[in-house]
Amino acid sequence: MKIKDIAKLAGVSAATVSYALNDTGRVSQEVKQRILDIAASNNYTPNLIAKSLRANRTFTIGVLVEDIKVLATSRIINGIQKYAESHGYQILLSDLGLWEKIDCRYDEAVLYKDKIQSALGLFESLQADGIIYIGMHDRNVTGLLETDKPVVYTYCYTEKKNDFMVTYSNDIAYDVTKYLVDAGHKKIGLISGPINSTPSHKRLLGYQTALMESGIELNLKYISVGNWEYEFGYSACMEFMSMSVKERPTAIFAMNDLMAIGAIEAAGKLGIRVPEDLSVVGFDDTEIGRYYHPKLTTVALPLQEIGSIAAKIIDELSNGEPVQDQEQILPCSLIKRETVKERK
Amino acid sequence: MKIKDIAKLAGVSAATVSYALNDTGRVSQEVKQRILDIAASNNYTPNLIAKSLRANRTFTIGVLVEDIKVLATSRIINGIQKYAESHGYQILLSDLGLWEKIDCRYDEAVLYKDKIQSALGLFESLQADGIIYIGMHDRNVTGLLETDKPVVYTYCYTEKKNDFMVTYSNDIAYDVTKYLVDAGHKKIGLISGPINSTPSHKRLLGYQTALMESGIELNLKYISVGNWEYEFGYSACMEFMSMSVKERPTAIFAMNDLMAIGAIEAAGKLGIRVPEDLSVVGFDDTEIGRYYHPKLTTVALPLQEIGSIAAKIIDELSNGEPVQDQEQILPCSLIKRETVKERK
DNA sequence: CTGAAAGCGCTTACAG
DNA sequence: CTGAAAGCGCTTACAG
Repeated sequence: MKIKDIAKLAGVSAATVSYALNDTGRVSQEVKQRILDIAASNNYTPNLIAKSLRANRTFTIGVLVEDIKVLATSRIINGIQKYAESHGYQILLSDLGLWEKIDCRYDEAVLYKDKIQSALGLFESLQADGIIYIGMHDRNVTGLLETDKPVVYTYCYTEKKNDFMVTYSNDIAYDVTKYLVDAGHKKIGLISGPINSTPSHKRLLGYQTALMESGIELNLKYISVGNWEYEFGYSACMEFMSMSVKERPTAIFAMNDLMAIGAIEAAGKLGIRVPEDLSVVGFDDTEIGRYYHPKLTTVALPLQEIGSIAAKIIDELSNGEPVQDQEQILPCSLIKRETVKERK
Repeated sequence: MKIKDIAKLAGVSAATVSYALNDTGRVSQEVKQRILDIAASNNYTPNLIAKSLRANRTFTIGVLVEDIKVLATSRIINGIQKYAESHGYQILLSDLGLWEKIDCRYDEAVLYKDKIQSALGLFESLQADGIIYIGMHDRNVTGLLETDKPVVYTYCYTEKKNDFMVTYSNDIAYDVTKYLVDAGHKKIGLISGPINSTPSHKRLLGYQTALMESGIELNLKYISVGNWEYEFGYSACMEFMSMSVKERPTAIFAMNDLMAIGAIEAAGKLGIRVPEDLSVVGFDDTEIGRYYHPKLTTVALPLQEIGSIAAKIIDELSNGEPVQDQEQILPCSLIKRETVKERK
């Protein structure tokens, strides 16, 4: 069933059918209704490929993800889908599967530039209206994608100021620390990610600022720099707890849920109760923390919004509309659950 | 840069350029090389939309997922990507986001049939070569998709025998039970999913068969029928452990990792050690189990293979090749970690 | 209000 | 070995 067939059945020209179907042009109500009826009863599906070729516009967004198995990625895609669905876009997906390949050695990602370029080439060939790149939070992707199409980077960092980028704010680290201080804690252990990681760095800054503003002196013994892994959280906590009771932290802020849970496990091993004797806050709002016992107090990232906004930017760019901000940084939120006890 | 431009630069016709680029037809080596060079140095990207229109073939697979946030979904997509990448296909993705919407009340999924049909319509308009549907394991999707395109259902059930379907086998439940018996256990608690769920039912059968073959009498007190949730695993284990020491299970097989961990937590609360006093096996091989302490012994599903095979079926169907099996059921594997202790 | 015609970028018999 | 031409299914000035 194509436009020509409908035209024949309706006794009009193909052009008129096109006008009626797209509600463009001026077709008499009567003829239009007749055409619509015929199309519906034959359940005509327009050939979007033909339409795209002619219109030089595909209403397609190429989504290039570093690894779809990372939960944050799924949530961002979900956000893109939400926007796409309600604005007539379709998602083209390509998964680089970098997770196992680079195994957190982000510097080795250069090795995969070829693979990225070829995925990008496919999107270009398919005439995608724009590209959304979904990274891993810890990743600097400056200059990674070479293309004339509009691209917006999400959940990663870029230093090129004319790239579009939407990500989350690490300022929440300040709020978390404040929250802990307000809950009566003065000795707050920080279990950090790698020191050369941008998010770690920013969160550390937030931690320091909050302490300073609260008149609490920074104690380097309370800062443990690790690698995002469960085991590190465990050993970091063990080390904190090896201090004298008077000296050791009464609260721990870990930069991801995995390390937070490692820390709680370590405390458990030592007979230190959470939250009665030790408060713990994680980061990421993962499933693990949600089902853990006690339920983990943590930080939720605005993942779905990141996806929706990225899609919106592509949409606006494709329509030649001005995009308000080159760089959008969305706030995180603190999810208060069971691992923080307020004290005086 | 289009074919015509290359033709002009090379001083040949568009047809010849097409022949050279596609390595079809008989073009002299010399001319071909010249054309290829020109294309490369101007980095020509073919317009796949135009090609698709002409060839009536898009090399595109529509992937319709019930919820992309379910980890199994990501892994299946990863498998599809692997196949797609190496066979020149591109993935079109549509996420229904059913997870929050139906919240395990699978019968309500009918309400979303409209949404499914409209996503499907988009795939048809985009001329996808075929559709892969990724369900949730517990779901009967018989007659869900109405389309002329080839569709293969994965990770869900369908009763229509002429639908394509690739999923995993629940026979592993038999092996798990055997494994526990061989480890010296005679009293094996089963924490099941909902009784009306197909996977639950099949796994229960495997459990019973293994017991029978081992000459162990089935004891209904050792079977607890639940709902896949953490809390249920917890309370089921509490109930098991409320039996006398002589009578209570020495091993528990839970039908997912979440309930397994709930059970372990309950045991911990009672001072019962895992695996010393109680062995536990989960199902799904999720992150949670991998990072738990002790590391959870569990069942891994062949998710990536499911994706690859589904893509392969679409490919074969599109090429008019015969597909060997209408229905493919792939085996799971037991991942032995730290929560089972062998005893005599 | 409606139609004839050109064209989007490619491929593919057909003829030479 | 190479080219002229038709056509994939649609849209869109242009003319009437």
